[in-house]
Amino acid sequence: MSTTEHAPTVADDAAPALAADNAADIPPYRYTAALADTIETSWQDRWEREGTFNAPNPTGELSEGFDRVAIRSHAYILDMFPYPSGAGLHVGHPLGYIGTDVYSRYLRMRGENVLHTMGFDAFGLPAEQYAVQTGQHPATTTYANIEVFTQQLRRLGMGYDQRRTLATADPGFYRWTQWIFLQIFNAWYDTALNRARPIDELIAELSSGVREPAEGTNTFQRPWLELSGIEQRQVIDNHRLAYRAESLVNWCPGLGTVLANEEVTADGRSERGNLPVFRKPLPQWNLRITAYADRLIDDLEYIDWPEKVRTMQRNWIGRSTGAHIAFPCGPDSISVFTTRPDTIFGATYMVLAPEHPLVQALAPTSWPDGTRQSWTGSHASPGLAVAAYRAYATGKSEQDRQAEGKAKTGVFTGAFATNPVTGAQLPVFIADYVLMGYGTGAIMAVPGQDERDWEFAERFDLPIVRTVAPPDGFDGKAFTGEGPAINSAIDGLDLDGLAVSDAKAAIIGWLEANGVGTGSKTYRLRDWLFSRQRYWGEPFPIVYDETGLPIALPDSMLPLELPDTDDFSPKSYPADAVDSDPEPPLGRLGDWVNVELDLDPASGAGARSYRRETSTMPNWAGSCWYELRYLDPANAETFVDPVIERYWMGPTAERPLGGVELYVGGVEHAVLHLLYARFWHKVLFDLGHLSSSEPFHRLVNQGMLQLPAYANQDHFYVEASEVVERDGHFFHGDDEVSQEFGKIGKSLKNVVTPDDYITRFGTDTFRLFEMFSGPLEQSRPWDAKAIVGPYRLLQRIWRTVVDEESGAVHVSDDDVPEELNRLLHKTIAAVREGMETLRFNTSIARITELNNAITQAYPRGGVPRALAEALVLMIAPLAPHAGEELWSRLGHETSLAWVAFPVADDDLLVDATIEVPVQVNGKVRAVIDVASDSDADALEAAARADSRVAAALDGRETRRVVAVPGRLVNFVV
RNA sequence: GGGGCCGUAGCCCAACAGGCAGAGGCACACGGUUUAGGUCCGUGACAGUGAGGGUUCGACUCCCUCCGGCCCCA
Repeated sequence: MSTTEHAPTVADDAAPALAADNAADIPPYRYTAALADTIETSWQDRWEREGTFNAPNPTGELSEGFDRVAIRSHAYILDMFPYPSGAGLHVGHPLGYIGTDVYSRYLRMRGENVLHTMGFDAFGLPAEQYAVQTGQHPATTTYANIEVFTQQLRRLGMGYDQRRTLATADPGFYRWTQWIFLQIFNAWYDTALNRARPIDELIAELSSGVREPAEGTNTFQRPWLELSGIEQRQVIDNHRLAYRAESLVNWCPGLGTVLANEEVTADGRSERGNLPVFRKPLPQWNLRITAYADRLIDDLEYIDWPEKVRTMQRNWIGRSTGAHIAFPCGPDSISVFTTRPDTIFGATYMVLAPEHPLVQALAPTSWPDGTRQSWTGSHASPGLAVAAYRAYATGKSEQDRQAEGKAKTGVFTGAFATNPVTGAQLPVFIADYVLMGYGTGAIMAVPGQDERDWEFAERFDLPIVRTVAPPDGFDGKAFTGEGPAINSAIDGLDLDGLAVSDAKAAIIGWLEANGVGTGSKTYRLRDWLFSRQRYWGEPFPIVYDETGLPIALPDSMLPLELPDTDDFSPKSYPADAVDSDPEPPLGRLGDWVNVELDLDPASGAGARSYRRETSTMPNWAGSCWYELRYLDPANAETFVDPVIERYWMGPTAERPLGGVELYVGGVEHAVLHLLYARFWHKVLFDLGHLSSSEPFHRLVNQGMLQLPAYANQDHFYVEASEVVERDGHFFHGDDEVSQEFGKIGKSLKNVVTPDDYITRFGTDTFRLFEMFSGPLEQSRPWDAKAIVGPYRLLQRIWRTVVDEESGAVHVSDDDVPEELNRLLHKTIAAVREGMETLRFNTSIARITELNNAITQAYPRGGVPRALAEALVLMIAPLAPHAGEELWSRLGHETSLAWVAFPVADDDLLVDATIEVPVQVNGKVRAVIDVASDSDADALEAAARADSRVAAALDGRETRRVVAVPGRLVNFVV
């Protein structure tokens, strides 16, 4: 039978290993999965027992052993910590974790004090939903899952400082999450100093009269000093970085909670659960992240992140520079906001939203002479036309009004406004494509540079003036791209030739100087909606008194523990229940909500009645600062000792704003988590708690593993592990199915866990395989068949040190031969390079190459010890258990984790002679051996002396000779 | 629709700052070991870099257009 059955399953992938293990004649001391398992368990025990990866702090509880590392430089390597979901880890999770572990182990061997640990993002919707599904308390399931994850991570051989692990749901952790929230609550943003300051300083300045309340914060129309106590509290509350506001929020009845804008998809559904979301006005907590918009953009310049992620953050914040400009119109003035003030010379008409309050006042009683019929909507007077159009527009939704490609409608108001720059008279229209809710509800229409304005101008036969020169060959209509300004000059103002951004700056300067406009920046970013009507989150350390205004709990009352209850499910509604209201689970706990507290015993005022906040914080809260708590996890006095924070995260020449040396995680957190965490970090920096102003200096996004998934003819996915391959076709039972590669997950039914592979091949093989198949940052298909490659590599390295028949170490004390020594040092240099650039695949390739050379030179043992030991040390960060075991068998009593990584001898990296290709007209004609330090003249002479080259040149005149020392010679004839 | 990333042997991937397209692995073929299969050891074949154009003495690498895949935004 030529039919081969191939099932792409774990069991099948493991077949070679099982066969090897089961075969009667395999040598007794071969490196097999069974041996690997013994070694791995034993070393994991020993590392744990000896605290091998404990990173001493410079001070405090974890400072034991710091003397030993005080002279070392130090590095803080961080992973995005996982949600401990019920499903456990799949093979995609560990990619980044293994990468940081290898890098951390390498850095430690290179001579640094390395902090690398792991914790759990334990609060939030995923954990709660899992708990609700299983009917168990979220704490029960969460901590059970954490235990599973911990065991899986241990089995992966992670070199974590286990003293530093944490879970955001631990009261000892969220005590400080609550404390940080109160720091934010008790702070305001001083726009003059461009930093957050304690709220007490604001109160003092207001009371002493040196400061007025910020614009928009005092709604009482009376000076601060004349306000009542309650009114003053409200004004203060309006300044806070954490504030309550009744605003349009995203209410998701199906989830029973409100969501941040970031958690709502473009088509108005919840990112988690894909349920409908409705805009609804509700009082909610917000964090004033918009105060930091400029710094969150500007500081991106100083951190080492993928350009892609920085661009995503910039776009999310969406800063645009524009101007408010006043257009006189009779006795009134129409204020417009535009992001393109540079195009004002091209403004040929104006448009107000139909609902704009000025519309009625502007419209004259009769049409001006010469008004075109098409502008009037066939109405007898402007008043009638406006009224009719307003009635028409009212019946349409915002989306309909904004829809692209829709024929533009509108009507002339009969009024004219004056372009404040050119003095031109501009007809004023109303049209539904301008919305009252955006900007000022009025625009200056510039058809030359705006597509919608162009359509409207064509429809109503309005003039079009280009003020930005399109590129040659541009045959479109409106031109919205970059180009030099044209047609934009009057006496005292000449924009012509300027690029858009320069033209903007120039016109804003002119507008401000002439008192007709002001430059302003706008942002897409909105304040962060921070409360959730859920159970499984941090309670707000906030109570309300009889005024309904919020009061912070004193520090002595933290943590405010999440009350225990069986009734933790959110009250959710049918997904389309628009008129429902959120009902937080904590609100049902009357005894907890209504309390008698003495918030300030020192005052002697005694206890009073309060009502607690019943919302909880969103699941992002803990991940906004967990990297700081790892530094000083047990500190009961403060969230992190400043000395310790400065040591691990403080600014340096390489990291001007400080932050962790390396942060690895998925690109899906490019906007939300990374933006929120930066925001909290900056608040804490402003308030003087941190020396670093950015949390994560270098960011790397690990790639995504794509696993085979199989769909049947009806396009339903079938369980990948049940699919069988026959003659190049795939079958699920008797049905032929088609193979594709996709993101690991339940929906594709292609989840594969690391545990199966570890059982079949061992952890070290699994680690090597994950690191070997490609660069850390690259997404790639997971082709499990290839895992035997790394397995064989470890067997061969093992055999280099250990005799498979006797189990004895069979290295020699011989010197390393010249050739092999050169190869060794070239390998060391290349392996280091790969480690430092996180391209572990190249390091592994070079180690393999070296071991192949060793195997050939010493087929029956006797490898010089120096060579064997260097080999073991180089593989150790990647395959730490095998590395430790071989190191130990080579006679070393202590762990190699702190042993110096091999150093390349530069003198051995260059060979005495090198091969250099000789080209004639770009085609290789010969390869010559020359001294490696030959200069261009020597190269050319040597090339000409070669008979093949001479024949190829054949007396022809060389027009040019390109000789690059160390590279090549090229004759151009 | 806008922006970004990526296309190199059958497959995963290398190739410093433009300089001989190949480091490593999988799969395959052949030879050795073996009673045999497997294991193990060794040897080998396979691409001209998605397509087209440009710059250059020389392009996987830089520029332009197109095709295909993925991601982000709308």
